[in-house]
Amino acid sequence: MTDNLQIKMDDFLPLRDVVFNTLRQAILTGDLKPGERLMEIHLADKLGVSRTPIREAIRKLELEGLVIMIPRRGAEVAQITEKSMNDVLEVRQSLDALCVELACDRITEEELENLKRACVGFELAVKTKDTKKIAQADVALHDIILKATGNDRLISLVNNLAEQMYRYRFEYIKDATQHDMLVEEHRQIYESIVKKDRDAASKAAWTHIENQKKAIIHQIRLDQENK
Amino acid sequence: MTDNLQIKMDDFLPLRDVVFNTLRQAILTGDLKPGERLMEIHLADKLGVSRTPIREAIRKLELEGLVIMIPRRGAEVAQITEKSMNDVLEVRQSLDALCVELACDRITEEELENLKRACVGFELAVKTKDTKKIAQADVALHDIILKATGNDRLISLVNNLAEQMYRYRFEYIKDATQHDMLVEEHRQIYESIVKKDRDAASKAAWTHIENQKKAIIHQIRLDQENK
DNA sequence: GAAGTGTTTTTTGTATACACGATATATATA
DNA sequence: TATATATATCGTGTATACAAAAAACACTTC
Repeated sequence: MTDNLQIKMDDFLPLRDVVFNTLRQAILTGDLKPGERLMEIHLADKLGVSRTPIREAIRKLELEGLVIMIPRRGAEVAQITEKSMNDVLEVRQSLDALCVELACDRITEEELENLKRACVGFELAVKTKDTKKIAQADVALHDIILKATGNDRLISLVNNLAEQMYRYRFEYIKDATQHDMLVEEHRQIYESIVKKDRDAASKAAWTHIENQKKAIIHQIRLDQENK
Repeated sequence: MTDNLQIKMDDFLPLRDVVFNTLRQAILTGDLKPGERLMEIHLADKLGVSRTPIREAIRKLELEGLVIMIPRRGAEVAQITEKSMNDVLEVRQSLDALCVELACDRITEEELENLKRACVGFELAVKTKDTKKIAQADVALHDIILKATGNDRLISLVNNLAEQMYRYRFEYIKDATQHDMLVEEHRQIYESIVKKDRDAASKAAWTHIENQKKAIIHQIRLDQENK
C-alpha cells in the first residue's frame, strides 16, 4: 500500500460500510495491490476506527471475492489472473446480452429517449478525448440499459462484475484507436433496442464485451511481462 | 423462528463461517421466515457463541441478499416476492444456457462419461419416486455440467442463484407429473453436449429453467393466497 | 380519551480485552 | 556451522464492555 487511504466520512452510514467502500475502492483502483495483506490493527489505526468495523468490512469483501482469507493469517487482496478475468468476462458477456434482450421488451419511451441522448453524449465525449468524460458517458449509457431491464438482481450482478474490471476498463478507454468502434457498437445496440430486435441487440452486446475481453486480456499479458 | 437452530460444530472452520452456514441454511429451508428479525444476542445465546461471529456472519448474508439491514434496527430475513424470484430465474436462465454452451466446448471425455452415468442415475432415481434421491441425482448431474464449464466465477454464481430457490425446488421435484419431462429435458441437454451443439444445448437448458420458472411462480402464487 | 412528553428497556454500533495459534528470533547443543 | 528447542512477538479469533439510538411504556395534561 503506497499511501494515504483516507476515509471519507459519511455520518449516516455505519462505519463498517464506510470502511467497506473505502477498502473496496482501494482494491479496485489498485491502491491495495494483489497479494497485499490486510492487517486489521494496521487498517484500524490508519482509518481511525476500531477493529470491529474493519473485520465486518472484510467479511463482505471476502464474499465478493476481492480478498481471500487464509485461516489464522487473515485477509489478503485476491490475485487477478488472466483466467479469473476471463471467467468474469465470460459471465458478463452472457449477462450483458440478457440485459439488452430484456431492455428490448421492457424499455419505456422515456428511457429510450434518454438512451438516445446518452448515445449522442458518448459520441460528444469521445470527441473531447477526455478519458474521464468518456468513461462517465459510457457508464451513464450502460446504466440506462441496466435500469430498463427492470431486473434488480441482474442490475446488481452486472454492476458487481463491471467493477471487477475497473482497473482495466480505464486502460481500455484510454486507447483512442478503439473510440470509433465503441461509438459504432453503442449505436448498434441502441438501434437494435429501438427496433425491439432481441437477437441483434444480444449479438451487438456480445461483440461489445468480446472486444473489451480481447483488450483487457491483452493488457493483463502486458502487465504480466513487465513484472 | 420455530425451532432449535442447532449449530453444527466443525473444529476447523472459524465460528463465523459455522454461524454463516447455519443461518444461511435456516433461511433457505424456511426455518427462519421472511421478515423475521435476526437479533444478535438472541442468536448468540441460541448458538452458544458471542455476538462477534454472529455479526460477521450477518455481514455476509447481507451481501448475499438473504437478509436486509435496517439501520440501527439490525437484520431481518429478506422477503421473497414473485418479482425477486422471477429476477433470479431470469438470470439463471441466461447463466445456465452459458453453462451448457461452455460445457460443449470444454467437457472432457471422462466428464462426458460421468454425465451419461448421471443421466441414467437420474432416471433410476425418478423411478424410485423418492424425492430426496431425485433431488440428489439432479444436483449431481448439474454439478458435472457446472464443473465442465471450467469457469469458477460462473460456478459460484450459479450455485448461489440455485440456492436461492432451494425452498421451491423441493416442491417442484415432489410434483411427480413433472418427472418424465425432467428426464426428457436432461436427455436433450446431454445429447446436445455430446454433439457439441451449442445452440441446441443452450435452448434445452433455457427450456429446462423456463419450466422450473413456471412451476415456482405458480407455487409462490399458491403460497400468497394461503396467507 | 387523545396527544404529547419523559423515562425505561432493548438492541445495535463501536471499542477493547484476552486467549491462542503462527511465525520469527535467539539460544543451546551436536 | 547446522539443527533443534525455547521464547518472544505479532495478529487473528472470540468475548465482553460501553455508548447511543430506537422502541416501548407510563404518565401527565388538555
